[in-house]
Amino acid sequence: MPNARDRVLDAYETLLIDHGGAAVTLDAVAAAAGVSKGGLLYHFASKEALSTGLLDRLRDRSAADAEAIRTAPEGAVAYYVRTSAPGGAAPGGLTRTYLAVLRLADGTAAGQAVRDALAVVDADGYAALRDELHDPVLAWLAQLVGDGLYLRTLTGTPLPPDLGVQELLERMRRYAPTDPQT
Amino acid sequence: MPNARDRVLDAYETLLIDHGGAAVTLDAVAAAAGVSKGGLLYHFASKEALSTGLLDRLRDRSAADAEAIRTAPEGAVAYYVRTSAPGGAAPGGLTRTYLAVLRLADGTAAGQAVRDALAVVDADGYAALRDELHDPVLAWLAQLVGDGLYLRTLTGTPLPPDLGVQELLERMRRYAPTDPQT
DNA sequence: GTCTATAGGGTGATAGAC
DNA sequence: GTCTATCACCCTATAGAC
Repeated sequence: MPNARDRVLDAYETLLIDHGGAAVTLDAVAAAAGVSKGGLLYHFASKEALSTGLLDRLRDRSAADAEAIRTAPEGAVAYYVRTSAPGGAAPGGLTRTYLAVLRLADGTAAGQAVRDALAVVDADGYAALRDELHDPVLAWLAQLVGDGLYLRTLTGTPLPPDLGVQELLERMRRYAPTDPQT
Repeated sequence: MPNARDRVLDAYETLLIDHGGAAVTLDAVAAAAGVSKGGLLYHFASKEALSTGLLDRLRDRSAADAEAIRTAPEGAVAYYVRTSAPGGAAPGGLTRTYLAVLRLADGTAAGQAVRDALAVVDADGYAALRDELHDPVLAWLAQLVGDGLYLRTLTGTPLPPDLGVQELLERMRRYAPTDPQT
């Protein structure tokens, strides 16, 4: 069983994804994590500290995921697109934390820290894709396709029955043969 | 000056985008719309009625935007990608309403109506793009690139200084020459 | 049609026991 | 380290005046 702090962050993530930012109360997070409200506030002194803790986790996981993109046996693009698509989010992986943090983004001053953290994830992913593709525009296109699937994951829209990630990757490979080596 | 009902929906949209779903209270919406709380509740009997009203507006604007995609002089793909990118959201257009509605999406039963409405927008856009491109996978790729830019718009991440929508469209045209006419 | 006043319930955070 | 009890605040929605 993970320590209490990680259990709290896991519960916070799950509540953000399943019930939305508005429904996330300290009571609900504490109950889902299996601690009392007082116990929760021992680990995170305020609701803002809770979101700051999630942003720290996001940055850690983004760095780890950038490494995973670079070393994926299936190739960087295939890994990025697959993990962005609905159903591709692994527990403990970046995607799940990212989806949770997206629910915190707004135009307020507090939201600025959230948007900064999301920008770091964006830059990490782009850099990892460009390392394999050696082509800035192509790397950006690949990232945007993945991000488009991310938006679908966020809204819960399933993939069309006749079109899947495989068709997408095949076509992308056709347009851009692997690794044009500068 | 638009009627009170539309002013309320405009204010609701703006608050959702600028301050997030959590900060949207009936008081705040009423104040931003220039009516009293009682006046607001005359037009929308509850907070749920307010979100239902925004979903109706989303569906109306999605149908209008699908027509705009089909008749855009710059071409369907260029129009879709341009209006999805940060800064491309026109006041009174689909994109702004879409961004607002995204803030309402969650996994709850109430969120199901939101996700259904977003799925309709997705289907409308895809159909309009496919009408021009005559190629399901290519149409989907173009939509996903636009949706990736949408995600950037949502998170407030600006476009990279050295890469812009123009570069993106040029490359996409190179990969897929316009209108392969069945 | 639009407003004020108010009821009733839930929320973040603190104090202090164990 | 974790808990219970409690406070002050804010929110939605209703009732009813104008």
